[in-house]
Amino acid sequence: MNSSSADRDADAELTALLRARGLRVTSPRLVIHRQLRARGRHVTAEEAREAVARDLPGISLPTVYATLELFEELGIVRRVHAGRGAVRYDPRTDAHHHSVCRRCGRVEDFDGAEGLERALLAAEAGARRTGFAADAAAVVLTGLCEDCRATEREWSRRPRPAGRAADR
Amino acid sequence: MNSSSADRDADAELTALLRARGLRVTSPRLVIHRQLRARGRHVTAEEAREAVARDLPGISLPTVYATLELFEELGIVRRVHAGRGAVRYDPRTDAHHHSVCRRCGRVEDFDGAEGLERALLAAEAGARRTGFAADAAAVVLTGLCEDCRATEREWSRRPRPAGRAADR
DNA sequence: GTCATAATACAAACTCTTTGCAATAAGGTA
DNA sequence: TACCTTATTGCAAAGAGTTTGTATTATGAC
Repeated sequence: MNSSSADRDADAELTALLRARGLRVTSPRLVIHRQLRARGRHVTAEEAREAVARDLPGISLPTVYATLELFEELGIVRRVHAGRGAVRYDPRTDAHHHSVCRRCGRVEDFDGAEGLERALLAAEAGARRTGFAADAAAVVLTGLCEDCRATEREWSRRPRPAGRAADR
Repeated sequence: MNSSSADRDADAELTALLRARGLRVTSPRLVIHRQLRARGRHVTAEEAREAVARDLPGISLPTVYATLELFEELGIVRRVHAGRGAVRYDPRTDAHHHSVCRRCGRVEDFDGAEGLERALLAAEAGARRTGFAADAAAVVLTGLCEDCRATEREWSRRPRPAGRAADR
């Protein structure tokens, strides 16, 4: 298994969380947890399974989904709906948000400017006054990433085939 | 067809937009546009089809998707990814955001506090400095709507079956 | 070691969305 | 108005992502 001390710390932390709720400590849970921490990056369920495949070759996708959902409840990961494509699970739990390239779908983190978190808290407070009890606020920026911006000119010049769905 | 003058205005506006881009003015486009305006509310593709069914009983879902995607490009609707479930298309194009109930999935609008839009613009500017050219910022609040909050206590007391996916 | 059952794997279903292709109809031209 | 080109549409089917049903495995209590 090749455990580093950081791994063992992460294991202990997860074990404590699971035990506290009367849940079992299993290999999928430990290994997925380790991989999430190793990556430190929002991943899709499929990516998580690939990351885990070396340690647990036979792990099933439903188990990955169940585990990630459990982690979300435990507060270990945040679910990120980033535009098109699969849902992401983000092991970063500190205040940050995401940008999504509408061309290639790439998702990146960005740290909110100092005023943003304050404004979001105000928004949550405002919503609470209308009856909605918000417990999280997510910001998603949509646009073009650096790479896709480079090829933007070509795309916008394409004669539009206007087929099924305009273009894209 | 029973056109009101508001309908005709909306028709004329859409017609101008389409013509300006060399696109054709078709019944699905006109009718979906009218229904979106009549509802004034983010709808799913399926909801849009239902709303349009009286005027165009045979309309297909692929056409609805294509039309909504076209409208997005024309700036008539905004695509809203609101957590679980289908994508919504929002005919409101002014600055506002959305709250999603994580129990029942209900999506509601909320108007950003005065400082929020400013903070989002600052965030976009910050992202641009890292190479990401943002052209839109969406805020999604997650929490419990008024109705679901009323039954919250019962839910949290449920003995957790801990089956497939913890609970929910 | 034994036992109850939580957690898993596997297969299949399900929802939402997109694609391929033949038929239709918008709108320019004669 | 009739004709012609091709953008749009409908239909059927495929595809991506996620969830559910059920038999099996293995955790953790005794």
